[in-house]
Amino acid sequence: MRADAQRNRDRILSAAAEVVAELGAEAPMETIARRANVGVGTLYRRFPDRAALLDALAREHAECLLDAFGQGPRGWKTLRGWIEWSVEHGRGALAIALADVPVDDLPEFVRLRERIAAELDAQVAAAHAEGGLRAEVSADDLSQVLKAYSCHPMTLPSHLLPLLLDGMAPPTP
Amino acid sequence: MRADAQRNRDRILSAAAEVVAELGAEAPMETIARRANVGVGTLYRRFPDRAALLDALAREHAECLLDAFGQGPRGWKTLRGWIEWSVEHGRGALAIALADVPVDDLPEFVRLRERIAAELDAQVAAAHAEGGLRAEVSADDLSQVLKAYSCHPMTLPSHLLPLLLDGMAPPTP
DNA sequence: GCTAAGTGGAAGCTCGCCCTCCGCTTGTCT
DNA sequence: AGACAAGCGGAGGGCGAGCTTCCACTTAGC
Repeated sequence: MRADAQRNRDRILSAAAEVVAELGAEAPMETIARRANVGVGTLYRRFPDRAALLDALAREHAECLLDAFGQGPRGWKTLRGWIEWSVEHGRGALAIALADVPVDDLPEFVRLRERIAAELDAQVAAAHAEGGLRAEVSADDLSQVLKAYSCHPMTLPSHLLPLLLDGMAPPTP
Repeated sequence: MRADAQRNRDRILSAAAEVVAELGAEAPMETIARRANVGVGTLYRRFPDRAALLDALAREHAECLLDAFGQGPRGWKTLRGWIEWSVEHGRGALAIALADVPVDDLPEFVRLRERIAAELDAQVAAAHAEGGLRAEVSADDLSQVLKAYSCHPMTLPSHLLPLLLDGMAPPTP
């Protein structure tokens, strides 16, 4: 692969991560191309369609997203930290992982989803067990919160997230 | 106005309220028409464009939305009650009041927006003063929460709203 | 220098939605 | 009952946003 091609490929991937973080997983391809200072043609030669681009992004970001859980004990504290970190730093990757995009033949994508779902389940179970998280909050709810913040970032002010998370702790009457 | 025309007009308005509550203020006109068991033609004869329809809805629902504040004292308790009530029962009207729709020549619409904004400001000020609401939560934030729940109802599970509101009360360490 | 790889962006296409139009139906009045 | 204005439905033309292709031009690499 020629050096300039490689450079453009990288530029496209990071532009895509940015744009997806801002606009959600259905951001126009043209916006991504322009952000990368590249014509749409270039984008399409490198990634035959949106799904391929998202898959490449998943491959790129999966590790750092999952590493962010750290090695600490499972529980509400860790989980909460991860949620806040992800919304702050991992929006692009999350948007990809959680977007409503049909995905069956995109292996990396499927894997990322499964791993996130599994880890989320485990953390929620631990949080419930230790009593750090209200019983009425499910892993599904959290995944929807993550999705709302990452796929539709304009809909809720991000400084309200900590308050929502506060509200998820058991009431202290 | 002929009797059947009147009937259809009413059907359209309530279908619109439903659909807007479900899909947001940009719901396709055709969806509204179908829900009302009416052709698009009928819809358009009665309301020359989407703006006119929304304006009529605003006229229809403004009072009940504002009445829901009740006569009680201003403060967090009242405000919170209103927010929950509105999201539960007033989504259609709210979606209209808060949607990002240019609106300058739709008097009823403008009036509704202003009255809601004013009441919200007053309630938030009172809530801050009595110490029922964290200082970092502004009237704008609340209006954005209302908008998220009413204009994009699919993005957040509605049973999380009470938790978010819990989190808005001052922390009790 | 030569050439194959790479590039940008105009152009064509699809799709979803907006709104108009007109032949048919129906309420209303005599 | 009959006439006729009012009302109706939904096919269809138009439009804009976004996807994808294509090809004349540029450039890295030998």
